[in-house]
Amino acid sequence: MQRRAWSGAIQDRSEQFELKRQIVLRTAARVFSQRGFHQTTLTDIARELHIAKPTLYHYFKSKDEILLEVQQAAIAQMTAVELNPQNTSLSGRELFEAFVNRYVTMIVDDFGTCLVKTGDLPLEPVNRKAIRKGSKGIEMTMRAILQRGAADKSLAACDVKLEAMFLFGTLNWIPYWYRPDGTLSVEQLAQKVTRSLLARLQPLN
Amino acid sequence: MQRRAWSGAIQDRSEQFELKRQIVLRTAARVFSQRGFHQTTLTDIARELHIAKPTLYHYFKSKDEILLEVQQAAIAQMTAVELNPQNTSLSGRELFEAFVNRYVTMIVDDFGTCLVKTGDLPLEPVNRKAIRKGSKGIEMTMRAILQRGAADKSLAACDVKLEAMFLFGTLNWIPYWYRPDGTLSVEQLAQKVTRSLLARLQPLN
Amino acid sequence: MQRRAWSGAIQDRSEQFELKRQIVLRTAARVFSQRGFHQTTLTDIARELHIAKPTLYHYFKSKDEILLEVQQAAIAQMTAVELNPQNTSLSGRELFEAFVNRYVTMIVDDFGTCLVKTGDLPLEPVNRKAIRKGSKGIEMTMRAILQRGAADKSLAACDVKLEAMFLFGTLNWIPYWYRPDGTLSVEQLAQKVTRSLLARLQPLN
Amino acid sequence: MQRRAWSGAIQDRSEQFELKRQIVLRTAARVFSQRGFHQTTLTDIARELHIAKPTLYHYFKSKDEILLEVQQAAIAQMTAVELNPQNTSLSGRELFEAFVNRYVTMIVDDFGTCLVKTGDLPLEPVNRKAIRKGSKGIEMTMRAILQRGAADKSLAACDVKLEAMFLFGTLNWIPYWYRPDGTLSVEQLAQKVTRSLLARLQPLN
DNA sequence: CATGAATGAGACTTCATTCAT
DNA sequence: CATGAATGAAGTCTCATTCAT
Repeated sequence: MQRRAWSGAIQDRSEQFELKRQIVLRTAARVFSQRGFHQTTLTDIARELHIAKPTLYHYFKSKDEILLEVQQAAIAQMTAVELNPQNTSLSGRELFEAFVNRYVTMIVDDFGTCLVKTGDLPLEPVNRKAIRKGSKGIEMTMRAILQRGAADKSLAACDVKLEAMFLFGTLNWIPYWYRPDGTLSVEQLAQKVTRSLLARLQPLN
Repeated sequence: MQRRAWSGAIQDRSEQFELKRQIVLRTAARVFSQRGFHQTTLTDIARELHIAKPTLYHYFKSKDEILLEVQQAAIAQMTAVELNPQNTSLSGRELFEAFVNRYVTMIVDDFGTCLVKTGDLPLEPVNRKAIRKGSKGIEMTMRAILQRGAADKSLAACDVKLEAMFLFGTLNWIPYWYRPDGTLSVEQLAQKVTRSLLARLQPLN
Repeated sequence: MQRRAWSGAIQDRSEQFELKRQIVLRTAARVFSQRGFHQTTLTDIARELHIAKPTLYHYFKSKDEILLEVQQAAIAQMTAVELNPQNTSLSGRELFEAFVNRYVTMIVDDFGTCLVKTGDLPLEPVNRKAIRKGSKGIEMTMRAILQRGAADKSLAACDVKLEAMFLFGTLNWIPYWYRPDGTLSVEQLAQKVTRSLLARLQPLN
Repeated sequence: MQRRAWSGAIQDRSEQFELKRQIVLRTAARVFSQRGFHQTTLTDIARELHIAKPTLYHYFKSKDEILLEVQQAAIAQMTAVELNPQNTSLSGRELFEAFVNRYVTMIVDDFGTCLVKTGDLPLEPVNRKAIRKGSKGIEMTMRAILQRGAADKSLAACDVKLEAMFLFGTLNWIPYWYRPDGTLSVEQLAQKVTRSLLARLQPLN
């Protein structure tokens, strides 16, 4: 007996198209992350979805576009305005905690994981530039948080640019080793990461 | 005027073969890191070396083998016996400093960078397993160091497994942003990373 | 505001089907002529008609059938019984003038143009044969006219088979360069062609 | 027993590449003319040459490039400087005879036939433009010849632009019906065409 | 009637790899 | 050793056509 196409995820009627598009996206993100972009063929993705290969072209016009949208979705998720230091009265430390918590949640998600593990090398230069710009934005947010923390003494002063890269290293590396289905829940992980990263940023009182 | 094949690096006579092999390896590592493994064709590598594509097959029997040897070289460089806690009388903290210094040096090298950025997904399962085993070994060394540090109180106690992953994240992420030709020298970088990472591992006196 | 589907050409009620069929045919003929049969997709034709692609299958059972009917229509238009030398008392020269006039009119029409420019290569062998038979018929008419003209001395004697090909060359080439929306009207063109072709067939008095 | 690859046409050594390229070109031209460009697959061409499909990519970088070069070769053959009225002291009539003779020879050749029958629609716009420019040049030569003929009274005066199109019609249509392996030789054909076309251009004494 | 969705067949093209010189 | 030539395998993408509503 064959499993239902689309994994039976379609219930409604008029939103089906967008819904299916999202399912393709998420499935592709997962498979890309597991096997790598170039090792993944459209046949792989189609098989996973129990549909025929050309059907993918109803929803996306190329393999590259699929990857692009996955990564755009990841960037969008991570670009949370409410964490922007300029829009809040939270302390630097509180902002940092919120940011890391959120970031961890996103990075272990299919989209975030695909963004980190696949990277933007397969994209066309113009799209690559767009993704990099988005990533840079997130990086700037982190820098701003560190600066705010240094200013309000809730975090230690540091070389903001460098420290941001160090922190993102720890965060972005998570998809390479963390298994969401293991004993450590995402929430626990986020908490542990937050604590560990904060240790380095403890202000000298 | 055309640049010499092999970039004029061959002077001796009998060691030429091994020498050329190394040059191929290093060149491949660099190009793989820049463009990605699958985006790099053997033609690309051959062009870079000013040789013809089939010539590569005198030195390696497949593209996969090239990648495998690059990664093996990287692992070998990183697996430094003298840093194994069991063979030394250094404190955990001193070991940690030495390890990080060494690791940073290697990770910004062509081989180390290729190991991290290309990953082992393109390898055949059997070779992948070998590389993973090597990486695991390095990870275990780190864990041992952390444990030694906790034992001798030169480092803070922590969840060793998790903390190791956090630390490797910061370290492995370096190739994704660090430019060796920039203003920050490798030595300076290593020093800064060490200091930052040690901050989190500061023992509570 | 979007143009009406079927371009608002349907008014009556019971003949709609046949009418729509003709509109599809004419539209297809035009697009085939402009872009070439294989460069034209059914989507192109459907878009031009402001209908959906599968709707075309209500009227024709395949792309090939559309082309076949276009070409059959062209052949039918050109096969004018009243110009058959056997059914008339006109002189060869008068017949020739009438034939050329008529032929020019048809060849600049969507159907005639498609017949010439698309050719019968895309058709299935069996249909190709049918079209060729039709074309051959037209050719034989021309030959008969030339013969009649030679007999009644209204036209010069000539190698009838060869001269027919030469004449058809001039006629069939028209769609490749003539623009009906230019300064030269179809009637004027027909007149000029007739005069030029007759020049070669002027009988030596 | 399999026929030799390249049909045994390769004898020399250093010119082999260019030679093979020409053979590919000519074979492709022939097959394109017979089946049509889009009905011809690279597999067809490769089979005809007894080589493997990817081998074609050693000589040409795309199917389009093959067609382009075929048509460029045809144009080049037809663009005969010595027939340019400006470089000669021949009468218009003599020029005309020489031109038609030459043109007939080329149009029945594989390249010329492919130019006429395949057309430039499959080409990229930029290349299409180049081919059209070449064709236009040939057309202008014809016009100049007609003008010269009218001037020196060796040919009748006429609407030069229109008459040129009529003449080219007869000439370009030849590949659609003439079989070089029939009873009529190319030389005979050229002579007959010349005579027929001249009939219309006879000056009134 | 009309159409959005789906698909089988097949085309072009790329590339790691082998062969023959 | 070195390499130009050749190729098998495989991937992306297109499109005429069918299905289900």
